[in-house]
Amino acid sequence: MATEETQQSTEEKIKEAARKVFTRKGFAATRTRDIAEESGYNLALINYYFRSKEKLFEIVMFENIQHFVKGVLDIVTNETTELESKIEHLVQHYIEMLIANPGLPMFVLNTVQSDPEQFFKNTGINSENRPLHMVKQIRQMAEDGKMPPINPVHIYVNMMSLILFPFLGAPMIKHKGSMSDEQFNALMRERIILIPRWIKAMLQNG
Amino acid sequence: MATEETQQSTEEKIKEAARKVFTRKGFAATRTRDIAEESGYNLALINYYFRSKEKLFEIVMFENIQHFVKGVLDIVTNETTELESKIEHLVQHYIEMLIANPGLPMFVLNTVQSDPEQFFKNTGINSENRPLHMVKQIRQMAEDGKMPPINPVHIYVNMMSLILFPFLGAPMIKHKGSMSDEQFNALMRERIILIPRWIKAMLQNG
DNA sequence: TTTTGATTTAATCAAACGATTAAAAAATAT
DNA sequence: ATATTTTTTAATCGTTTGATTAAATCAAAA
Repeated sequence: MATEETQQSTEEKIKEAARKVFTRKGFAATRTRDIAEESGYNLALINYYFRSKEKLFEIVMFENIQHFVKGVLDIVTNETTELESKIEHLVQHYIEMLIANPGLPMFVLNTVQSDPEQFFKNTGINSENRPLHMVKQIRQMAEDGKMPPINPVHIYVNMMSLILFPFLGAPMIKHKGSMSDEQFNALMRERIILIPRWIKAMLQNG
Repeated sequence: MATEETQQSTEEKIKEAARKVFTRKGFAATRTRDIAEESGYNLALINYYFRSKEKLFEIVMFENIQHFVKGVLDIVTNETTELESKIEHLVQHYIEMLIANPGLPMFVLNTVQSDPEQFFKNTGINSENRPLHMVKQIRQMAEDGKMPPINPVHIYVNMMSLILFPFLGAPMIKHKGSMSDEQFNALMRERIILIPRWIKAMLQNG
């Protein structure tokens, strides 16, 4: 049986091409022929490895989601670290990952929007039942009166907003500020230090 | 000539149906037959009024963008109001508008991503040449040392992040918090008062 | 009533697209 | 060298989909 490695390699190449095109254009606008072209292989081979466009998409989607939440859980569930440290790690991890995969947030949002039930089913987001220590910590702060009397959900939402939105609005931000990709990435890296400060300011002064 | 009002009315109904479906499923995943069904009219009539799917989409897109930036410019360019007041007005205006049109941000982002040049061309975003007084005001604060020495762009990005992202992530937020639409909207309304506070905290303590 | 325009019905076209197939060719292993 | 597996080529099928057409129906105006 020829080339176990080569088999995996081309399969992986096709998946990688599919990931690129799906992420850029979405499921409906992506033609299997686009994936073939992007991968360098031809149309027939794509159905040789994956049975259909849907199957291929599901695989790519699943891996994208895994990638999107991977690492985050390790940080958020850690029972030993301080809240402040968790926030710093989370921001750093997320922003570095997003600079490497700028299209990921848009892909995830579009996927969950186009079919929410399927999304929450296919992705083991709920099956991960490790207790979210970070949630406890923020709730504790609220109970101790160490933060403004607001719904703690706002804090998570704000963290996600400040981290994720710039990558969703990247085309507009770049255009308005006439930024190159490098300048944009530099701006995002600045936020690794700034966002934790902002969150802290919210918790104290908000 | 029969029913000038009815003519405009059905044309408007079709556009409204198109807006709904395009906003929910995006351009590629939307079939003209879907629009027909949603509008209550039939397929032939859609091409009777609008020549093609593309034309209809361009009209809807243009109106959506107009709606998205309408009102904002009036606030941002106002030469008489204080910065603090501008922020409060902007947040209030945006959140109320987004509660009424929750799908708008996703539509805009997808549109600009799928064809950035076309987007910035078709939408008169640049042609609006009224000086952005708000930008001046923030730049002034930075020059006067009244805010932390950071790139003022972060401030706009943060405002937009805190306002827009929750509507982009609405399906996830609702799902994670098991919220109804009403509960979600209530949470968003809380942010009308909170976001200006948070921004102020950033400007002082960040 | 007649006329005119709006809307429906039904059928059809052409192109795009996902999918499949068989056979040839290329690459790799034995 | 032979066998086996991978990849290409090329053709084709069936369906979906955007678009168009002609004729029928309906509503309202003149």
